[in-house]
Amino acid sequence: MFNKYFSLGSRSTIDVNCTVTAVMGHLTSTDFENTNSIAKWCNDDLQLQYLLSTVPIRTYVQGENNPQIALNIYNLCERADHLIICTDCDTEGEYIGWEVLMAANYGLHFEKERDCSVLKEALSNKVRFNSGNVWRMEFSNVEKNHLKKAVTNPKKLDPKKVEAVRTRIEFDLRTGSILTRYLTNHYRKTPYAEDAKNLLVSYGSCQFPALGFVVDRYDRISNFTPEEFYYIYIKTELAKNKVGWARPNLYDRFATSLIYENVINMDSDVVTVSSVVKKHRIDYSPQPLTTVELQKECSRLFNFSAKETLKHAENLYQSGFISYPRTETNCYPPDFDFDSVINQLSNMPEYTPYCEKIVNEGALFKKPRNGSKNDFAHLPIYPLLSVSQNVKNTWTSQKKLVYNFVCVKFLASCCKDAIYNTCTVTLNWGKTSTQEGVDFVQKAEILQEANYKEVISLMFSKNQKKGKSKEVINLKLAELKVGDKIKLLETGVGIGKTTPPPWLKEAGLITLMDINGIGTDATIGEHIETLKTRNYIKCEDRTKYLKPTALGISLIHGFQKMGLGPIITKPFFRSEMEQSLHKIISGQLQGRDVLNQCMRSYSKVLKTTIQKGHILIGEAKVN
DNA sequence: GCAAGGTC
Repeated sequence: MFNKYFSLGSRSTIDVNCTVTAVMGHLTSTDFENTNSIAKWCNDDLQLQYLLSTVPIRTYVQGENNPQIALNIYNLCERADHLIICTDCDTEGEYIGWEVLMAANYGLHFEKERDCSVLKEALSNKVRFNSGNVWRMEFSNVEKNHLKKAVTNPKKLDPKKVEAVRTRIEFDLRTGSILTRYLTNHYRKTPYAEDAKNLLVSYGSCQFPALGFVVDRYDRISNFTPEEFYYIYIKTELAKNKVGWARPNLYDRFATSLIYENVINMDSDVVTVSSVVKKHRIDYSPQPLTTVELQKECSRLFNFSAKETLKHAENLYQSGFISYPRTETNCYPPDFDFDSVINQLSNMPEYTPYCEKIVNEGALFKKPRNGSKNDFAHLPIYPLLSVSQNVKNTWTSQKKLVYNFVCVKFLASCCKDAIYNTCTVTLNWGKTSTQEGVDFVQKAEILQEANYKEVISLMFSKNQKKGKSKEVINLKLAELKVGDKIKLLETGVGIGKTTPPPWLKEAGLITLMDINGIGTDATIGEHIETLKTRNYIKCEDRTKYLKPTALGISLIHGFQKMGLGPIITKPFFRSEMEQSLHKIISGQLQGRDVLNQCMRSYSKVLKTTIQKGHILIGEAKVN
């Protein structure tokens, strides 16, 4: 298996001692050289330019357990001929791989500035672990054959990916530091600073665009002026409720009344079925579960914050009940063993009847509909172990809900799609040879095959049945034929009002962050939490609406009035930087150049902010 | 004390 590492042909045999050890995320932190307390920098805005460009940064082993971990790697490597790095197969994983390589060569002592040139040094032959004996294993799950393949096809660390992450780290650190210092200093002089010494107004390239989304929604709601609109409605023998006309509503009361008078003068007390369209609608079974989906759904269904959800999922993962909960992947590998998971779940009595219908390609089974996302580091989130009632009784209700959600989503994703028969009936009132009359549309939907929906019902408490009256109407509608006449019970002109967009809830914010590339699966929840702890936004207890505070609004509006809205409060700059990072990986750009360009932009931002800072403060006072 | 990214 290890022949390639020793440049041996496949027929040779060799005895290899293999030691496996681990890291826990990043080994290092990156910070400015010397201590740079906020207090020190807060008093002089002009000095902030130095923090942005000149003050050197250093990367050093930091964290509660990391010195021991780095030392452990160093000690074990003393006896090793080869080093195989098996961190996650994403860019952050590549960077952590570089940290491991540094620990192997230098132990704890890489507190000196060691940039990517040192990686080149490490990959040349100047150090003990170098391009000749350091390997990178590429794997995305721990299935046996997959791992075997990865071990027998070792790759090399990719310096470009390391450089990309290093660029992101430096960018985040420098831009975050200067604006956090500036804002903290200046807001301490405003009425917000009840406790001036402790007020902290932070800026980050993820938290600000996220705050921007919340304030943007607030603006759209507060600038909204409702408008009256008019429509014609009928009530028929078919149902008790009003049915509005099929055409778009009119904002002109007089025009609506004219149309109404035209048809009411026909003196007709029936509507005629003018068309019946019958179709199928496929309601797709859920896709394999990603972190972002888990957080959105748990927020929607159980009102959990994204952070809470991840905490419970993490807990379940650490006790072996579910797979790794931080993943962007929504597809399974072709050889994934669905049956063994389904069999595992059938240990739980409430799931057994459903599992029996799914397992061994049972009546309900269909291979999950794979999505298009793959982080190449982890599988989707799925259950690993069933839980006994006794153990389950010791869990908190939230933990039970998250576990149940993961199980049910998995089973549902292994089911056929649900199929509805739909029936769209157009009713016409007042059509003659000389005029068109008015159309009203009624739709019926009848569930033909529940399939995955049968399983989904496990997620909700029992006795959740939809009103029977609706089903009766559905059946009545489905039986109608063109030309049928239906008696009118009531007609009239209705008045409505346009409504503002709804307040953003956590699920909506997660969606916006996800599609705009703000944060990652593991950090989106953290960023939202930061907005709350900084007192930029508040989550209403009852409604779960996310509303910006006066402070949050003043920040976003202030930057917008300074003309810095697009770069500071919108997601474009962050997305652009992510694209530049990809260009570093593909070799089109150098890390240094990307950094210089970003820093030039932020240097202008800082200059403008210092010049026009009074706008921000003015904004703060108004609110 | 501050960023964002890993991880427990």
